Amino acid sequence: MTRHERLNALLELLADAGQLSVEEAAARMAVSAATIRRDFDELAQQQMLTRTRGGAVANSVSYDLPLRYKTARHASEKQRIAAATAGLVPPGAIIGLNGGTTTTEVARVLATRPDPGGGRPALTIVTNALNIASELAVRPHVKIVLTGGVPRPQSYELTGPLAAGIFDHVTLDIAVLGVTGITPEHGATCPNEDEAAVNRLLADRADHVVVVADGSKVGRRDFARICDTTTINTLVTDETLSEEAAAPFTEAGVEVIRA
Amino acid sequence: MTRHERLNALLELLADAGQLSVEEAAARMAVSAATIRRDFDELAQQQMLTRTRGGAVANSVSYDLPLRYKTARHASEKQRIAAATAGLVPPGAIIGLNGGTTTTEVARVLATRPDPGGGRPALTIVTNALNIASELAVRPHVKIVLTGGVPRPQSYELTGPLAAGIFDHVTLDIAVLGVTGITPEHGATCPNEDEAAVNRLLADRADHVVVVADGSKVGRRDFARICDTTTINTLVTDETLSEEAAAPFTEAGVEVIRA
DNA sequence: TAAGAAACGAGCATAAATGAGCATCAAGGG
DNA sequence: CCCTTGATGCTCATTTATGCTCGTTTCTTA
Repeated sequence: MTRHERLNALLELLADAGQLSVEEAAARMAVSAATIRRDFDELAQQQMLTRTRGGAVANSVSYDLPLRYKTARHASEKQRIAAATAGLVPPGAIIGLNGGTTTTEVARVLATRPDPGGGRPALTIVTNALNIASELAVRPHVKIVLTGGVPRPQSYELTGPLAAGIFDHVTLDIAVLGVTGITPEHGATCPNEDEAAVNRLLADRADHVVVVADGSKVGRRDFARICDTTTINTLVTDETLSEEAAAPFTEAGVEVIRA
Repeated sequence: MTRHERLNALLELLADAGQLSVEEAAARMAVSAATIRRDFDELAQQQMLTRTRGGAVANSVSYDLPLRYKTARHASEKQRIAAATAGLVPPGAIIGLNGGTTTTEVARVLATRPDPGGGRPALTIVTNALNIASELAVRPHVKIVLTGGVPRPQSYELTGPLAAGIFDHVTLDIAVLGVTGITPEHGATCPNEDEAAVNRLLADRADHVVVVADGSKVGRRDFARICDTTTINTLVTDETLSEEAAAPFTEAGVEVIRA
């Protein structure tokens, strides 16, 4: 394991547990305690953690553990959802994407799809997700428009009035929203009210609203409401969602796609 | 396999795995480790990857590596320039940064500097550089404000009317501008007129304008003008700039710091 | 409060990685 | 045919990362 990998692994462990002792870290990484101390000192210098006697504590409690676990667990479902969602997007469309692991996967699928030619960008993607913009900035046949704003470390989404301001100036063909919860009664929800506000604007500006959510999120609700079920045109989810659970959405006029 | 093919293959492997060791790359490409090091160095120069001891890591933000440790390379000219520039920034300041390798280095130095405490963000950074925002989003002690706009693949800078619109809403204590050329007659210049326009707004909104440029850029001029020499308060450069070359700037009222 | 234990930092030795310099090789042009 | 140019591989001095030892600091608890 290289030094670089080890430092990242230490941060991972720290994000999970919130704290980490020198001894435990040394055992996990199979290096001496002296090395771990040097690592902790360097990461402390970079403000990534705070040194304590005998160990270190996480500096920002910000890493969304459940999110990351689900990423690993539902990877293939996410990719099938992403592929199905990309299938809804015609060439040349203007598409809005918010942040999240599923929408990032959608962005990857869209970016790698063949260029229909004709000189114009094959696709315009409007997003408030920093990671999506970074990843797609180098793709030549996709035009990226990033909202401004302040990034939340937890999700890499830009929020705030500066993010909202952009939506006075654009319209979208399709908005693809990743959410952490969706129910027939409460509609789409996410954990943060600032993100919800920006996501709502994405939905408002779009002709067609697509919500992507793996089966574990359907029936859950989170703190901040993004939009009502009646606003949603399509829900793309996976086969872990039962027919019965899908029925209320269909009745509310939402097309449900189980990839 | 040509050199060009090999560089692309390296980036491909890196995109897949997120990291790559010199040894493994040498084996896969059937070339010596020395060649791989040269390749990595060149790609690192182009911001396509980040060099680590023993290998390299991909340069894109990803949910798979939510906490990214950045290697602090050692005293190069850029880093001395960056350190000197960071010394000009008082705690709690609101600072504007444009894109470029030197300003990215300034951002790193600012992000790792010790927290003065007191609860408020130690620093607010307003930038149109996607890579700086990505890298600093996880730093808890720095508030990042990103302009909106369309990223240019070459520089990761956001440009266009959406980027410009932000500057109606903010003011800055200090603007730090990386440029590709600066002369006493023509002022600061860069290769792209859209970037120049956004950079000019950064300078306009700031009380104090600092231009960072290594010695090779002083005396050069590029296509698009950012601002006049009279607008510039401070030029931070390195010791490769002769006293004689610095004199015209001093006479024009620019404080020249040779780090 | 004081003794013992744990953690720490500094210094040193070793091994790996690196960068610089040099020789070789292939491609292309006069 | 020879020369130039650029890429590559090799060697060696230097830098960097690591583990160990030892004296010092800090915490625990009697």
